[in-house]
Amino acid sequence: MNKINLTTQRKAILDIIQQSHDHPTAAEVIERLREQGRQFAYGTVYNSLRYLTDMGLIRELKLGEAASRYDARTDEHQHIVCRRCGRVDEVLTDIPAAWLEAVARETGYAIDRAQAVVEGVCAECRNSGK
Amino acid sequence: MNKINLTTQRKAILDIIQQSHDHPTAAEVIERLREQGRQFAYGTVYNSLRYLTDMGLIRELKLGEAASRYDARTDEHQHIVCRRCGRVDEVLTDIPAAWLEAVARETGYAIDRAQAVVEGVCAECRNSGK
DNA sequence: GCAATATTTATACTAAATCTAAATATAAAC
DNA sequence: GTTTATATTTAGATTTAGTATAAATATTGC
Ligand SMILES: [Mn+2]
Ligand SMILES: [Mn+2]
Ligand SMILES: [Zn+2]
Ligand SMILES: [Zn+2]
Repeated sequence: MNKINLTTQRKAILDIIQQSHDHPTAAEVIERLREQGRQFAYGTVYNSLRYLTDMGLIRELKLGEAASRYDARTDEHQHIVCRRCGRVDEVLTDIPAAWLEAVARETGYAIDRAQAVVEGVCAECRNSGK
Repeated sequence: MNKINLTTQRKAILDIIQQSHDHPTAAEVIERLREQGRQFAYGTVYNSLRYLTDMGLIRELKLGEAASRYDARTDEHQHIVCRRCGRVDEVLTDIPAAWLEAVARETGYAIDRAQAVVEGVCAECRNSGK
């Protein structure tokens, strides 16, 4: 039962992630810190993001882009990425348990979890550019 | 209808991907080329992998690990990764279309495709380690 | 064969993230 | 409340995966 140690830096970074709903990257977190007039060492931001992830306060998302994104929503959910504008939205409809069971049968694996990245065009992009 | 130009290098790399069933990374491709006594420039391997991917002869997989993996199987399918030994196996059971439809309704996106990475422990690892 | 085009090569460079060791800050012991 | 121990931050070097560049080589069209 390790107590969570929220330093000034970690708290500031956690706040940004919790106030952001667009799954920011580490670079975007640094940018938003700077907008607030704060500036921490490069490594501190990465260390803090890892710490907060390890403590279960945030989640790291690897969606196949170059950089990881971070999410204050820690409950199991999936993501959808717009092919046009790059935005990342939540997918709260659960992956069907029956599919995971079928995959377990097919592969012989004991399944822990599944991550889905859906790709498409968001409503906004569809409306604007024909 | 662009003709595919398979140079010596591209052919050798394609052969390795087609003969491998473990979804090798670029580094592993280089390693296997060396085992065959062949050695191409670093950049040539990356260029060739990109070319073969663009031509649709192979697929690039971004499974959330640091490095991309490559797959000679180009039909739509998913992957499962062993948490213990790191092996990557095929998942041929399709993601349910009903789930994708539910996601489209939920998000308002026009969905192009979905990639799932399932994580678990493979049969072999389960048998060996307790 | 000779010019035009494409590919390979070696090398430099980039982006994301980690590692290192010194400097600070925080907590525990006297 | 000073001293000692532990944890964290910092700046900078390092790593890893991959891309960009420009010269050298190979291939194709005439
Ligand atoms: Mn999310
Ligand atoms: Mn595959
Ligand atoms: Zn969009
Ligand atoms: Zn395994």
